[in-house]
Amino acid sequence: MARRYVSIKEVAARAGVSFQTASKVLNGGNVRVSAETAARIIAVAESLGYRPNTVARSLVQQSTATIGLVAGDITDGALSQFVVAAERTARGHGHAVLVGNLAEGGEDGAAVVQMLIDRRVDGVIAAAPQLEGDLQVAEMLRRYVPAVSLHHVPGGGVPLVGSNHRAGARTATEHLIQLGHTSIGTVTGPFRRHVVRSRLHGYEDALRAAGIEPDEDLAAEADWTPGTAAAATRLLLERDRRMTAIFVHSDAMAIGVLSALALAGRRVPADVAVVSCDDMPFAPYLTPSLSSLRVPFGETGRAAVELLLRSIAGEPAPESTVRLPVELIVRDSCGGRGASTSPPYLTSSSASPAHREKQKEDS
Amino acid sequence: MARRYVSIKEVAARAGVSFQTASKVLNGGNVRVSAETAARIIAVAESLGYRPNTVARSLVQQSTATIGLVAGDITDGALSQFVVAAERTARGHGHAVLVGNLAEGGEDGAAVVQMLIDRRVDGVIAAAPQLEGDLQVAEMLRRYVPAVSLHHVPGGGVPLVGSNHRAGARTATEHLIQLGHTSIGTVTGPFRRHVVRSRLHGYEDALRAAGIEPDEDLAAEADWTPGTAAAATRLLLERDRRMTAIFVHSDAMAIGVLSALALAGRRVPADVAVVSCDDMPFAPYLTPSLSSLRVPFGETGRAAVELLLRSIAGEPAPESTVRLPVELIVRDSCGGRGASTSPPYLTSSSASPAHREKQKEDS
DNA sequence: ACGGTCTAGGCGAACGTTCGTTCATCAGGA
DNA sequence: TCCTGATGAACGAACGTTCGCCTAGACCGT
Repeated sequence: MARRYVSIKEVAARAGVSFQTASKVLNGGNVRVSAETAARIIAVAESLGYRPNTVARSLVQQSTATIGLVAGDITDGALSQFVVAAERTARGHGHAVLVGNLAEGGEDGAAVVQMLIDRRVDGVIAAAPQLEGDLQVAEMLRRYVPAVSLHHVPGGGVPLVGSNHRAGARTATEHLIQLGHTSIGTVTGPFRRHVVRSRLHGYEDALRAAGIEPDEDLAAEADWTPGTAAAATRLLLERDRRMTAIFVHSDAMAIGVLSALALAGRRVPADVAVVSCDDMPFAPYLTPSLSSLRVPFGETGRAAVELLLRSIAGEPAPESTVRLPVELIVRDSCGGRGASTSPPYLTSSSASPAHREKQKEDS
Repeated sequence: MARRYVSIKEVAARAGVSFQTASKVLNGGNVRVSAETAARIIAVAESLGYRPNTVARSLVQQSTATIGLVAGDITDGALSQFVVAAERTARGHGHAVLVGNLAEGGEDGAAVVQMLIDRRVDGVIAAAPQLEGDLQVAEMLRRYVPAVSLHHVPGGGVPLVGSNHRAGARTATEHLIQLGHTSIGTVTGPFRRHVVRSRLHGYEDALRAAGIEPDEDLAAEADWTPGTAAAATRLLLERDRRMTAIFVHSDAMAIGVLSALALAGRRVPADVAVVSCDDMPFAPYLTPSLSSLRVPFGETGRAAVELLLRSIAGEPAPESTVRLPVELIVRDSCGGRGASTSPPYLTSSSASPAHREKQKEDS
């Protein structure tokens, strides 16, 4: 247990120079020091295991090289992909990431942001739809620290990064329409969420473009969990027996939707076609394999951090939302690949798994 | 854009006292200052929006009230549950959490830990099985900073927190045996992982206790992804047509296993019973609903942080691993609830979904 | 009138850096 | 010989705190 940090003064003393000189050699840039002296200092530093104290450095430089990340539910695969990518890019740029996970409802949003500000993070990334309506948090992000947000911030003033959910939803719905469906339901996230409304708009756009008038009864709200999604599905089935397709707002919910359909004796895609959003890694392996909109969470995380770092560096933020493209991945659950009218497990749907498998951390 | 922090000196000046006195009032404990003076200082501080600079505080106190978390794949639901709980507990104790997400293979382990140490975190939590064999990281955790680990650390010296995977696997396997299965396969994580070996031992314990000699051919390795798990399942099916049950090492992999079984025309649980590990939120909603060992990831995160904080405070660490209990949740996939010989979606398996649904952050 | 004891608050130092300025030495040119 | 300019390195100040010791004055008892 060494557990004591060696300071630059000790290095300097052992090298026979002033600590400031050592500082210049070790951490500063190009300074006028003789080659031998520099070499000596470096040698001593190495032998002593010197590591600059970033805390002290932060104090004088008035910058911590740290960004704060206030996160909603990381447990959600989508957000976690975002977070991982964000942290890695930040680290790639020499920045560390301080995270705060909100309580379930996000009621501690202001406290979390305050804690990040108190720790003098150089900027904050907000990735928590729960905070969409939080005026206090919005004000903090606007005034006290450079910020980038993944979700809508009331009052604006904070650059946004995200995907074009409206376009994505439209694409998904159009695909179902092309397959001949005319009674298309949707299982959504909470209506009050921006993403959800965008997707509903995209869904309606597609329907109207095809001359189908959207029916309120065909939209059922859930809360992103499989359980509520299953309940929403049952509701849809009760309301309209003729419904032959469902557009689901997340893969996790799609699991619940598939479950409810199975329990109701509806075959997928023969009786009901399903398209979802997120394209989580498990999507190809559900039964039937799940068609889904691929949302570039990793890309988004990277983009958010890069935007934030530029903003910290003083570059003006873009006035409009940075939008990343989504892409529809067609698999069996929508029947768009010409598979199955028979139950999926009797189909030798060769193409479904195995492709695009991410070689995972082999933990 | 205010974006300039007010220091205690400004507060003190406006209140007409020395900054040290202001410090005592605002941040120190019980000091001898008259009530009026104190009130005045506090009033000024509030009106100016003073917030103590934690960076400066850290410098003098030689403690950052921050813990580092080196994480393997957060994208994995299990780990993310752990991380969220850990961060929340840490925050509850006034500590912030700095995260570092390893690269896929964990090859940047030392770099990540070094980065945390450079930032002078008070302690480190290692939650990355990829690092199990990393001697360099092990040495760092042992010498430079108080640490707690979720995974085995070569050479020891770092307190461990985790679940009793061997006992859990034994329980799961015993359950399958009780249901009458005698040819029980297993789809595992990478063999070189400690957890995996523990679970294999538990699995073999149960078999031997029932007088069944474990068969190497019945253990197929995967890498925690549904894709490799599906492949492993196909392998098992080829090797032994009589196999009637599979013990899977994670719910994510179970998705792949179910997929492969469906494609092979085997019904679950009628032809093959499946029990898995993790009990992720989606487990009740797979078709059929998945029996799984509930592993207390949240509890583990909390325990890890509490142990670490005690260790930081100077308490001696426990010499043995802190072990949290796992619990078998029986659902339809193992047939242990007396459900279905018919395909699951024809069964009105009423009990499966809806119970124990965590009301999720309604993001 | 004098010493002692509180009380309220001041003050210096330290934490480990960075940054800009100053200083000493030396060589070369006039 | 003296001045000039490099060159190499030292030095002081500052960043915003905490911590412990010091002190001015008030009050008290004798």
